[in-house]
Amino acid sequence: MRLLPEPAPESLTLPSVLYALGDPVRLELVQRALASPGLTCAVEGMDVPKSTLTSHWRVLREAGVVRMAVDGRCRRIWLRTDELNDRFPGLLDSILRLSADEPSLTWTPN
Amino acid sequence: MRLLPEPAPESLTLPSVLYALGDPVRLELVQRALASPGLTCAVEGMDVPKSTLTSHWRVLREAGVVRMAVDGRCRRIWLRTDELNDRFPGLLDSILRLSADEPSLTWTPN
DNA sequence: CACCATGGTCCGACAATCCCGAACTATCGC
DNA sequence: GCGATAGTTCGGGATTGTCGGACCATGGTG
Repeated sequence: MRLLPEPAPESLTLPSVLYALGDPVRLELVQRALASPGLTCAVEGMDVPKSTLTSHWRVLREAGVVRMAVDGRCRRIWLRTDELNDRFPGLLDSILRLSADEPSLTWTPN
Repeated sequence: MRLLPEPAPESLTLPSVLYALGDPVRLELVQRALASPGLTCAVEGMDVPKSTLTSHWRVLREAGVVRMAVDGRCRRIWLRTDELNDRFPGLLDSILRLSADEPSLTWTPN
């Protein structure tokens, strides 16, 4: 289960994390990662092409929001909850709690 | 003191707010708006051209983060703290508290 | 092993967006 | 009116985002 490269906790920055979460598709992905730890890249019920998903997950990984590991031909994905809570206490909680009752995908980025 | 157009509180969306805050320059602007309610567009000590500032403030306004009003030849700017707290309880607080001790402008957007 | 199916990534092209200088507008003070 | 000040608008070059299709790696099957 080789880990894909990810930023160290102390090198996470607030703007990059907010930027990563500031997209309806990625916010939805994060929701799913929260609901199903260890989930795989492909998600159901989202009309988003594969290659677009890849780049969204990459943004989340490079911002330090999720961790990805190669597992066979899949990538397993987890929220980096502990590191995020440690670095930005309260942030993830408040965002996830709020986005939980948001109707997702209602805001199209420009 | 004519108000510039701004979204109604109930039409604010989480991704658009996070997107607006997910840029180091805008996060810094929000910090300043918090520190100096009613401040004007031009900010000191930031090496950002006027026209770029205009568009950053507009992003913040259109996301519902700040309110702007025409006051003579200036625009006065306030954080929409109450509306944001009402719509997204805890969010603004945690972001502002965290960004307060962040070294700003260290993250360049991609 | 050969072969195929599957889960993702990479690449390239087009579209959308961002940045910022220069020109412009509106307002204030004299 | 005139000049100065505070911002906006416009346009173009650079950057970024989207996504189809080709590609790669792995696992399963015969």
